[in-house]
Amino acid sequence: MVSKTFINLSEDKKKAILQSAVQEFGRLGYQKASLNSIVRGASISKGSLYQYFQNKEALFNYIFEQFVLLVKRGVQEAGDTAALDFFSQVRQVFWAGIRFVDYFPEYFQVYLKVLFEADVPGRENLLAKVHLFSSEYFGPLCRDAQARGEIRSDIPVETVIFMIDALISRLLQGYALSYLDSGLRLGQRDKKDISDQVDMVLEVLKKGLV
Amino acid sequence: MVSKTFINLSEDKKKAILQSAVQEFGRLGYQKASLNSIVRGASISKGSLYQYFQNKEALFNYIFEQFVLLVKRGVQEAGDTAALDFFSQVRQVFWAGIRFVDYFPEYFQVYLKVLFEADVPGRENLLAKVHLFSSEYFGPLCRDAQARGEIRSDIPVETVIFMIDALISRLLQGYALSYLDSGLRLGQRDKKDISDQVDMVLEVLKKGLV
DNA sequence: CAGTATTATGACCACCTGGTCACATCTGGT
DNA sequence: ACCAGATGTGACCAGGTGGTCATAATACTG
Repeated sequence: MVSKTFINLSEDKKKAILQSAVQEFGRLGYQKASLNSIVRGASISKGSLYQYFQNKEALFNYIFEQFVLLVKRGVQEAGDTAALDFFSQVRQVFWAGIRFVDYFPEYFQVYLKVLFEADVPGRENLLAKVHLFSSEYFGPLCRDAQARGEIRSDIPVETVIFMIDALISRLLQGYALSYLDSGLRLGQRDKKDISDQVDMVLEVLKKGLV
Repeated sequence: MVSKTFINLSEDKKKAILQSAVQEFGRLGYQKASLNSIVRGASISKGSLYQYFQNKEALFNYIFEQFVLLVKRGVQEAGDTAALDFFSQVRQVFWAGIRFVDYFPEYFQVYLKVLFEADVPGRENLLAKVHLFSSEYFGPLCRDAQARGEIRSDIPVETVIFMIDALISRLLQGYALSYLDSGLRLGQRDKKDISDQVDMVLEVLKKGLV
């Protein structure tokens, strides 16, 4: 998938290539992204790129893997959550998401493009990696919370996860893309305001779920 | 924007052109959609297409206008809502959305593509037309509901609309695209099951907002 | 029917793509 | 210094794009 030659490259060179590729895929999505642009941005020859990755798809898959790893790391670095109640854990994941959008905006754009773009090879599998992680993460939390009586048990876990997913996704999308924030102006506010806004959303959700 | 020649065309011919264009834009998005494909699908010459529309952008704008009109009509045809409580009105809009996805799946795909595609000319304005309609529709409903004490007033209208928007959008997307339904399997269930699921989501939201 | 207006055609253009491959350059070991 | 392996290059290829325009065909009116 990724060649030995790429592994052997200097870290600077690897970084330059990945950065150029993430920018292009993040801006234009898979199909429209141009390898000619990527090699120009990375200051390498096109033949070299084909030595590092078998083809466009292989490069894209590598980028997406990096994305998934970064997401997982971001959530893990959010800290030990065992002592928190369910909604605080949800909140912490949201903030991990905001940090991700701040540090890796282009990787986030790659992900958004994959959501609805036709003809991304293996798209559903790619997204399943993110969404599986999401449900593997929230599933047990949700079940534990129901077992502890923290949230009601008459709403199925899948529905709870769906709602959390929908709200957090939209909050992150609204933070990254102002036209998706339904007037909340998330991307233009300081972190305190965002925090208040998220607390409000979670409070409504909590009140509905207790 | 759209020529007299196009207006003068037979309804069958107009329909064939629009259908071919919606399919192509809905599948590939603006940038990747090919006019060569569209004219092939519509059995017209490429020169003719340029007589009907100034360029690709003009054709796309016309398609998107049709989309917005169809959305508005769908919501209006949902029926007189004045006698319903707020959450029943929300529910009715959701079902208008489901009917839209059923009757016009490709127009819905066009919209989804525009959400995150770079370099769609006037993208934010296009989306603003949909989202403005949404907030113009829900805004007064929400304010009325707050005035009637049906929902709490300490949560700003924008936040309520945001949550409704996030949940309904995700439900519709999950209905249209199974990988987005967080395990609810909306697209594979009968309307009764979907109705139950939506009622559950709305009940949680209602409980959180009363 | 002739003239005019309207509609339709498709070859062509400059530009772009992902992928190929003959050739070139660099590095490390003997 | 020589050789093998590793790395790098960019012109080329077939295929595709949006847009143009000289020409052709059709429809309408007097």
